Amino acid sequence: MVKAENYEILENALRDRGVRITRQRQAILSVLAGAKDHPDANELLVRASAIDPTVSLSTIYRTLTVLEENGVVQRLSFEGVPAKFETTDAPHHDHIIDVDTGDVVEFRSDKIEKLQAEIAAELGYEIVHHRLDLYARRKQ
Amino acid sequence: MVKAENYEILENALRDRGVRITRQRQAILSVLAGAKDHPDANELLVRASAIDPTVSLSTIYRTLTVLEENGVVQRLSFEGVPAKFETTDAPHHDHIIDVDTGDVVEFRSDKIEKLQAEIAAELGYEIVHHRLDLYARRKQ
DNA sequence: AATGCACATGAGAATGATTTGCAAGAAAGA
DNA sequence: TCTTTCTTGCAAATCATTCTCATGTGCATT
Repeated sequence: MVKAENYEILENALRDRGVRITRQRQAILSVLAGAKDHPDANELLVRASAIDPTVSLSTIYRTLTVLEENGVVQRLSFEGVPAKFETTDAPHHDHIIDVDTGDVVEFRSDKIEKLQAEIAAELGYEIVHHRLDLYARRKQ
Repeated sequence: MVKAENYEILENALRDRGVRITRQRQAILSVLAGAKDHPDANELLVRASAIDPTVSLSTIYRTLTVLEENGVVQRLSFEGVPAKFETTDAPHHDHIIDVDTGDVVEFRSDKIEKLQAEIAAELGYEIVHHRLDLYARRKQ
């Protein structure tokens, strides 16, 4: 199993938090750590099965919940499609979803982040987290 | 049936677009026109049934799709909960969701809208629609 | 006001993503 | 190694939403 550089960091973070590291969780975590895209549960099943054929879809879902609760993974719930997942080791960013292909592009804007905080503050709120999704179409 | 002031406007907009106005659609539309909150499909069934007991959940969903396609209603797909709906007679706005109470507050920022368009354009995209949700907590 | 027909409806079955119950299996600290 | 507690696979259950199909109904046209 070829593990991405950040795999060890993630696994140790989980161990420190008392999360049991099973064969199945290793397979799933290593797929996530190495993924350059945003796989959904089914895609994760396919990729993780290649490493450990015993992983089932239930375990994919249960593991994703555990990883999310422990801050290692983020769930991306876009409209009308199964949830996609990514590790949280990359800096914060938002997403553009290509409405024709379903492709997801990441971007980041400090200006927007700042404006959001200002607006929330004006209304007496403090942002816990946010989601900014741009559903867009390739030009011309 | 007590209709909100904007009901007529919405119904006429639909007629102009060749959409048939049925008893059930009148009931649903009048509920939406009068709603000050963001009801989901089940809540709409309850409220519309009080006006016309023949409306079914299938028709609620079908009608919402038609209303959305005709630009009269907007679907709000928040995470982990059934979709909520609102009429689009109010100008465009985004939402702050109070993570403690579930309350939804509306806000609008032209600056953010503009930045979004700029970012998308830079990456070669044209925004079809977007979703900006601030999950926040009341200060102190 | 009557007619025709394309479109809308209700009831319930189907779908698709996600979750859960349960019996068997496996981490990991002692 | 032993024991406790958590995980797993499988299949069945859920939940929001969509679809099928036989029947009903807007509404443009007589």
